[in-house]
Amino acid sequence: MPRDASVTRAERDARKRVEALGIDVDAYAAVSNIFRVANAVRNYTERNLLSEFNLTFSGFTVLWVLWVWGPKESYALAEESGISKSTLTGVVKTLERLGLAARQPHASDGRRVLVRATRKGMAAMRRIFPRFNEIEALVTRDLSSGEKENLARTLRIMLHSVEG
Amino acid sequence: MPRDASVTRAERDARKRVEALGIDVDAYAAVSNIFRVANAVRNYTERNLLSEFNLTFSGFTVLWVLWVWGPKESYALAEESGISKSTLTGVVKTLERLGLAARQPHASDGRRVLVRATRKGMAAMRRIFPRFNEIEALVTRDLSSGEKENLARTLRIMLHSVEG
DNA sequence: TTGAACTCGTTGGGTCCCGAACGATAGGAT
DNA sequence: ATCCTATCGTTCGGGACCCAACGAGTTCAA
Repeated sequence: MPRDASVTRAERDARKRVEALGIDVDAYAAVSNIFRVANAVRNYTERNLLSEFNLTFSGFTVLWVLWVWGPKESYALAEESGISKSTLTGVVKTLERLGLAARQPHASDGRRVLVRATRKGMAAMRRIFPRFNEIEALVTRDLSSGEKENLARTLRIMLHSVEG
Repeated sequence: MPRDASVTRAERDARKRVEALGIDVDAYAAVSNIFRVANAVRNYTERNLLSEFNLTFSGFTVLWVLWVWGPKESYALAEESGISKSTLTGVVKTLERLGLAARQPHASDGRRVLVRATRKGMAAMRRIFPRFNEIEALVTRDLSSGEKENLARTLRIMLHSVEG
């Protein structure tokens, strides 16, 4: 299967429209394609994998963090999952309803809450993650190993620029 | 300013946790960083630009499509904006309330609706887009021109793999 | 020409998402 | 002991988001 990296029709039209404005077209092309790919992969994963477990992508992300890092306090869990703490409250509520996560009060500080994955949650992640990685492999199947590494490296540089 | 492409702590921890499972780590690193960057740029843009116009990122995206392509039918507009048609109904409703977009019935087919940007919507985009492009330039400021082109090309290949 | 099959956009139900405001707790200062 | 302030997690209000189901409109064959 030949690799297709042709510029999409949408990109061509957009360029024509904005070229008159003195726009940085390279930056536009790079960033807009990041959004496109992120959306596509998210939707694909929700439809073809997470729906089997009644999980949304956010629920999956939070549970994944708990699986990798072990029990975490709410603020840190939200931070690591890339969502606000108010959103986290709802997501954890959903995970609790599914029996995949549980809340426990902090030993000494009455304000804090520790969130952990349940045994069932851990078992679910052990089944889900390899299949999620299959999707990651699928969407990068036409990239060489060097291209994948380059991509990750480039994105880390961008992350540093926007979060700094 | 030196470029920082170091692997984050989160990535290191995640690798340790999943390496035993025979995972494709390159694919994981590439895809997970796409999500990270997309989230970061989206949030940054909403906070530092779109909030001035009472626009969400979705509203901005839809209005942008209308600005570039001209009036479009709902289904095509949703497709191009990367959201479902039911979501589009709500987003367009919000844009109408802001006076930035308008609906008009199709000339011959009573089922269809044509959505267009209003004069005010067009004017808003002329002000917003250059500033959005500044953000795109900001987040790619530490990449060379060749790296930006490579990034876009690589992402187009991925898009083809996941959408094919 | 009437009715079945299809195609649009919308609605309904549930979750996610954020910022702002809130209540409870903690911890230091007086 | 009692403030004062800071820090937690939650709630609230409004919007975004999806899927499934719906209703209005179109098309075409019997």
